Amino acid sequence: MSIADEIRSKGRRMTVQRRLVLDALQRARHHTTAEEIARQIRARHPQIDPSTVYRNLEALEDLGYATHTHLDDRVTRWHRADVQRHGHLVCRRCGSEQEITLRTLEPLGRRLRTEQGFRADLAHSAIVGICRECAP
Amino acid sequence: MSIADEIRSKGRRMTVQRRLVLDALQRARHHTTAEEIARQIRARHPQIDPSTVYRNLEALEDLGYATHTHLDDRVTRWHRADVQRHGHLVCRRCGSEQEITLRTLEPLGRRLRTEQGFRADLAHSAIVGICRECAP
DNA sequence: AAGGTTATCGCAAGTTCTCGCAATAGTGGA
DNA sequence: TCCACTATTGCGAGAACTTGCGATAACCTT
Repeated sequence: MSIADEIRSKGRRMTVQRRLVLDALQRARHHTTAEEIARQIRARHPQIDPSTVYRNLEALEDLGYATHTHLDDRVTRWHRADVQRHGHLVCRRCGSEQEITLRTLEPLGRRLRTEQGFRADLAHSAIVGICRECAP
Repeated sequence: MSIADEIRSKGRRMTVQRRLVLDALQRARHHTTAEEIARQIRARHPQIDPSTVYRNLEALEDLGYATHTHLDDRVTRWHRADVQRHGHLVCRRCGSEQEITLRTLEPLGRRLRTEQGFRADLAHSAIVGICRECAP
């Protein structure tokens, strides 16, 4: 079953706009912003409104094809849902972003689960701090 | 030395506006938003511009009297820097927020430090997931 | 293939910050 | 106490989304 069919089977529709947002997400290697995606799409299709891009990212998250993360700033970062899940370390000083395996985070996940009954989505969260290069 | 003196000794100034923002931060028990603080202050002092509140929160963070956290949404949450430091668990489903001791997070902090050279600020980061009540 | 539903779109207006700038007002020193 | 210096303010404009709404166009059924 194609993605389009999957989407239709959930009562949603596959529009040109949604396809373009999905393609842009596939092309983007790492995290990207809604604004960047809108910029790319509007370069070829200026009639597509930025708000449509924002709404499609939400719809695609709802459908399970995209997820978002908040790095240290207010900007929402998007990426495909099917990429290898990983954690994020964000340096407060230089803004660099580093990925870590979920294995590193697992012990904490287990602990939060048993002690608090909280099912942490550690791939979705970003950990802020100071990276090796910026450490005094 | 009063806070005002501390601020002055760092070459900054204690203005009416800054005092009001500081007071609002002290009054707020938990995390609050810049907008909420601006609303409170402007109820009594409508001539104080919201942008001044935003800038003062940043200045107070710079001075060490405030810190901010990003819970799951785009909104920046502020609180006093001198409250007991703690981690945050945010439920994606119901939006509830739960505090956890830093001790729970310490092992991860140590691991990131030794394995990646990354000094995590775990009190500043929020962990997203599903809380006990919302878990299926 | 045609038609009715209704998800989705484009647009315009609204919200929430952010930034540049000229005017103002805390401060330390005379 | 008065002054010069400059941090800070209010304002207006702009960025980055968000939302309401009428029009459009996917989809399903026939």
